[in-house]
Amino acid sequence: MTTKKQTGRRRKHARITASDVAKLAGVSPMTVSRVINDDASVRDSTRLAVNRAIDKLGYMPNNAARSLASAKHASISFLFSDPNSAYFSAVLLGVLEEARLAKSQITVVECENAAEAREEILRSKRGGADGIFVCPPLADSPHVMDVLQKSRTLAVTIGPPHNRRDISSVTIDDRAAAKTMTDHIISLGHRRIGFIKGNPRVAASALRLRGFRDAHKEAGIRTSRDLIVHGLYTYRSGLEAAEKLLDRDDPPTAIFASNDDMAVATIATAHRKGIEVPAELTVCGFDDTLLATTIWPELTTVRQPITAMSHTAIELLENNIQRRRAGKPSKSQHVNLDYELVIRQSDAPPPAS
Amino acid sequence: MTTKKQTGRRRKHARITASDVAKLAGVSPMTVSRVINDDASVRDSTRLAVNRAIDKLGYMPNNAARSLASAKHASISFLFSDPNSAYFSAVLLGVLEEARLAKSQITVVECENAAEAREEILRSKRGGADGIFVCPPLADSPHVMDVLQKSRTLAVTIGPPHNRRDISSVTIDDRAAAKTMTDHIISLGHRRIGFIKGNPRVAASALRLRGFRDAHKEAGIRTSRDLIVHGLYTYRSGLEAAEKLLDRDDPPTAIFASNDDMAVATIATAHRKGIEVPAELTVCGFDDTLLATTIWPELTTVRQPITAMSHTAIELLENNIQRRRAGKPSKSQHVNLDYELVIRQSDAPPPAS
DNA sequence: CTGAAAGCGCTAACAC
DNA sequence: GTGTTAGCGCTTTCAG
Repeated sequence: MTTKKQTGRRRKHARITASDVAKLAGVSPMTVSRVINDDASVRDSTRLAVNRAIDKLGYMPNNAARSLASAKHASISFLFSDPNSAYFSAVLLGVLEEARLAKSQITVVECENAAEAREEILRSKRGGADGIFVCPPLADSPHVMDVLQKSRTLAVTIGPPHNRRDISSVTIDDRAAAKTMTDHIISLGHRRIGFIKGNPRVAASALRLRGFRDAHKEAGIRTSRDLIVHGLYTYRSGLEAAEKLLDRDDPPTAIFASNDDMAVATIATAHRKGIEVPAELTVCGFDDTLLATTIWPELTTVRQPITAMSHTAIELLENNIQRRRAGKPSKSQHVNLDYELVIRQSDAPPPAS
Repeated sequence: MTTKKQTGRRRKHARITASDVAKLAGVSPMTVSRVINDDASVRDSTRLAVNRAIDKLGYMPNNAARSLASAKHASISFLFSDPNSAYFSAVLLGVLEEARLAKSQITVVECENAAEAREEILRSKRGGADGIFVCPPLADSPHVMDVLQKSRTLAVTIGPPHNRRDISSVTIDDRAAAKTMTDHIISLGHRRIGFIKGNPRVAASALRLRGFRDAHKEAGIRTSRDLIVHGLYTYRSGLEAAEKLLDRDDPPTAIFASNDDMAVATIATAHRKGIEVPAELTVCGFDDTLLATTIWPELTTVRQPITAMSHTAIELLENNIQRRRAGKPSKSQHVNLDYELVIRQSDAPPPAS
């Protein structure tokens, strides 16, 4: 009798593997693989036998082994910096959903600023990330984009377009969208329209303001500098901005806030001052997050297809990851999605004065 | 010359592996492994050489291979049913953060109801999930808990305690917390206190109401049935509840809402009616989500350590997964975390009448 | 429709 | 401190 030398690892507690299932079902492991992957070319009776064995043994496939053998699943880092918004939640959920379908692994990391983002990008790569999803406002930082480019990292952004041709993006036309909303407000008869700006560090903010101005110019209405006030996309900043606007001697008859959070804050402020919305004041938002329908009156807003954008962005990234794995040159892609004006209950013609 | 038979797979496009790095650095792949894992026992000069080779080649480790070889990382399903709350966002972020640190893989799945959750639990197991995190309100469904128990799934919940001894949980004492808050309101001098209930399908709701009652009983104050109104934890439901409370002939001088979202809605409603908070009305919430400090006045609320709870829950799950993998019996654990009264600016003594 | 062989890229265990 | 060997559990490729 030969004594086998014990090298390599010792199996401690038999984990149930595809081989165990195969043995019990009287087939090869390969057939088990076909069954759990819903491969068509398996006879029904065989499939049944395998499934029976799976249930009997309580077999659970090992995902790591599957990924390793098939080399199909991507690992993606999701970098963000501002968790405190309805927009962010929607993006995150969209990304996670798409990742689940493609069995990509998402690592979610908060980066307080561009410097941290830089570290994280490098760490992610060293940690084996195939690509990086950059959520606004990080995507608006030239510094972050530089790091991405220089490190030749596969990446994708969502939000307004950028001019880094080798980083993919999913965009909407913020400027046109803001113009459309403003056109609508003007068509209602409003002439004194207040605007609450978004965080100046976010690229979309300036674009939305431009759209607001475009509409005025086209309609031949002067935009009063005093009616355009500072905001940061937060509820709190919306409270302050609305206060400023409504405390004027000649308050606007409509307020267009750069996002839903601030629009909701504007409604709260108006109510506080005894101003009815929309009878005495029209309030419109931007994004169409869950917030928009959770308040009363429901918000008239610009629908940004956040979920679709997130899905598309992850798809683009996954495509590029596969391309790179196959040795093909990865080409960045840029897709623009349509926004939509969603008219609900927070807008009306101005009160007859 | 012998012709090698081409079996097994053909390497299509040389991916850079630890062996490549090893070759370039003049060491063994094992040493590369030690370096990327920050193993202490590597000479500095060796480490340097390896790192140089890594940078030169742009080497990125393959996570699937690492997981497979080390069998250390867990894959966990995160099941939820109600994405529309500040509480949910906080939980999700907490879970993802902890998972990142432990390199666990999280699959996030929305389940509209208990039936879907059942399917998803089964699907998750078939898909190789090692454990399941159940987020309220799903964790409050007896049906869901049954499925978990019967399928002998490793799982953890957060929220109020449950009596499934084989499913781990991280809890807080909702009843005591609500009592503490109510005690505080009473100590301020309030005697007519309104209460906005939470979603009746959520276990915490009844407990919070009980705590509210406990405090009244102890103080010898009768709780008027009319001051306890229906709510669903949503902003909108808070609007309606507050309306009902404040429209009474004898409105309460304080309102305790079962969560922050409804408390914020209550403040908005009060302001709308020209009622100052806190001068004329005290408003308190529960949870201490980001919302609480994002509004004005900042909310006095019960701080539920959501992040810590999420972290702990994932840790418990990971422990059990390792235990099970090692063949040891997995034992469910139950840890209770402390809540905290956070007094900010939305509470004050009742106005002198 | 099913099986056999090879090996994905890494790390555990042990040897030196 | 570093190398050797075996193998994690699955799927690819090709043969039948």
